[in-house]
Amino acid sequence: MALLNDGGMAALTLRRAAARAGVSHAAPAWHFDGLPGLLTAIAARAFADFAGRMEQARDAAGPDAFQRLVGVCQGYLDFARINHGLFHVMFVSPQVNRADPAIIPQAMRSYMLLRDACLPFAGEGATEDPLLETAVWSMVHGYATLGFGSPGQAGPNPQTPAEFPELLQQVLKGRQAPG
Amino acid sequence: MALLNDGGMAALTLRRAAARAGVSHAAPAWHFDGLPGLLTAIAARAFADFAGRMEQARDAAGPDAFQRLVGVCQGYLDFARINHGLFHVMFVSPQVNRADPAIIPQAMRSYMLLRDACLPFAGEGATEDPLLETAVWSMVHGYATLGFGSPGQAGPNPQTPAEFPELLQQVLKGRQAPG
DNA sequence: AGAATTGCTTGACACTGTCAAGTCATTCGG
DNA sequence: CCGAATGACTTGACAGTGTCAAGCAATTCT
Repeated sequence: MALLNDGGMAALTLRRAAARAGVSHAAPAWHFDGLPGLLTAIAARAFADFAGRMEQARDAAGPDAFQRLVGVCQGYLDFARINHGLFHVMFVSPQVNRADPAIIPQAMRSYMLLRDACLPFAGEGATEDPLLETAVWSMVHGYATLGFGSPGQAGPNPQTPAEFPELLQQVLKGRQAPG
Repeated sequence: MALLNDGGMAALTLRRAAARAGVSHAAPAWHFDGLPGLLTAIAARAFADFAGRMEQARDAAGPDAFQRLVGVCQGYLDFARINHGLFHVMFVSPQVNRADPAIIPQAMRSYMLLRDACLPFAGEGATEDPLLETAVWSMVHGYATLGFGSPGQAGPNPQTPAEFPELLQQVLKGRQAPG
């Protein structure tokens, strides 16, 4: 994960990880059952950190429902910005097995966080609102991948997460949290 | 591009491209100035196809402003679904130089398509609405990357682009096209 | 005590991008 | 019309990659 963090995806190789751990070049391949296994293990840890960060940002946002949703999204965007390599492993790399039992619970936990933060804006007494969840999840994910990708990219290229709450209001327009 | 299309990112190598073209293994590296150059050239072509598809879907959608925006987005999503490899090169691969003069005009054209389709929903007489553009662009991009990534992924995992217009309405709520 | 399993190490293989040097046809200058 | 120079490669090599078979020492089980 350290390699990934300060050298990007290209810096993470089995052999470098082995060198860093002071073991033989083939040890990681055996331990993690190949590169896909290593990436899958990393993704599992990353999802846990990801959920943790969103939880923390939400709890620091106070009691207001909108502010809590903003917090979750800010946690999402901050994670993507700071841990670009991990974010790539989690959502992009075709080598990770996202059905792995080590990943599923953490990924579920992440999604449930967003889902619960959306709940106050669902219909009266509703226990879910798939449309709203998908809209918010898509928007925050798209914003993260567009804004924090390589520079020089066309499109809105939003580099100031400060504007995100306004985007969120765009989606929540006409909905109100109770209280 | 054919290699990319039916073998994914991993199938596209300079040497395989050379073999397919019937030239020596180092010819593509010379011609495109290395792998990043090849990927950049591919991205430029891909952006042109991308814009073309969105244009076509928009024009086939009739005169209604909302239907035209839906068309552009469907073009976007269809392209991402069908040309997964190209989509990855265009938006994800860190090796392409997205400031390349061959890419910029096509990427701009793509963004302008979406921007123009959003225009009828901006304020009366406005010539742009950055917030709306960013919201729609983020949402469609997030929807594409979440929904058409590897299967088994957590999250909404929307595989039916038919529901996208409803998401769009979510964002346009309260706005109306003139006429 | 002997056997099996675990957790590696060593060595090899095929494949990758890159680069220096060579080759050969075309084009250009005098 | 001939020599030089440029363009478009080819050939050969190199370091680095993931993967796999074989080996090997320590631990665990019977």
